[in-house]
Amino acid sequence: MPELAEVLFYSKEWAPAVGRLVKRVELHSRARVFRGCDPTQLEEGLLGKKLLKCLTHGKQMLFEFSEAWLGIHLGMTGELKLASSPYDAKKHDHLVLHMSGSSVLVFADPRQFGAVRFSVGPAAPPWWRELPPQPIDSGFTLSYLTELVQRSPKQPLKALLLDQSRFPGIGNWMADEILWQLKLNPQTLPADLSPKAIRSLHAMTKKVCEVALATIGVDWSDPPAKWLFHQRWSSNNPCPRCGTKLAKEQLRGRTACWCPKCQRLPKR
DNA sequence: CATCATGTTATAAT
DNA sequence: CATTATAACATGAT
Repeated sequence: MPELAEVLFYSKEWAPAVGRLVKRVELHSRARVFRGCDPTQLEEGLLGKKLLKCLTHGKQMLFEFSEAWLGIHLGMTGELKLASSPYDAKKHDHLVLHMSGSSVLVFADPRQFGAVRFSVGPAAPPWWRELPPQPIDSGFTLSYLTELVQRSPKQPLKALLLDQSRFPGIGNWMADEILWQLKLNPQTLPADLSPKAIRSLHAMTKKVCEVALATIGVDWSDPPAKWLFHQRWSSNNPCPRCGTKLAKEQLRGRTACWCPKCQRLPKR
């Protein structure tokens, strides 16, 4: 599920426990989600610590504890839940933090493409500090985007949008949404984008992020009714704009969904 | 039983 | 070296 806005929504699930102390750490140490850290160190390092902040950046989440940092990536099927004690861990609950008061913080992920990271110290870990600017950040300027686009002139635009080092937080549905809104074919080559088209890409990337954050990110409510979002997973899927049956095809190993009539390759 | 899934990464091939 | 394709990961839904 999780792209930019879904990640924000899930991160806020744990927010009610800000100010609480970790009383007990429950984890399945052999779960694949712990491949990026030492579960024992995590358990010992979190015990007794106070949750200070819930942060997100793109698809990454970082939970700041007193002198300790818990990073979580939700992968394809991860989610965070807030429960209250007593709580019995479910089958796919890999990390359960029993906090003071009665709040229980749960990280569940059936497919385990998600990952947990942990570090101790006064400063946020390097991987977090080095994340590239998100489309909604001030650093994501038109000139920054122009350079990004020009650096990969021959990579299909859809693939570019999915690159987390350039568009952190954009996932499969958001990339398809941006391209559909712009009436651009997923195979569009960045080299064929005019300066005007790059300006549109800049504005639309920001807009799709902003609207998604204001709907899904706030309360999981639906994005606007005419968005491609509502059609891309349905079986009978007409283009919301022209009614043409949407096309679906693998591009770089992911399903691209687009309208073959509205979304054209720009003339060069 | 077969296919597909809102993600990332290692490895192979070009 | 840069780019692209493929497989792998583990599980549930259709």
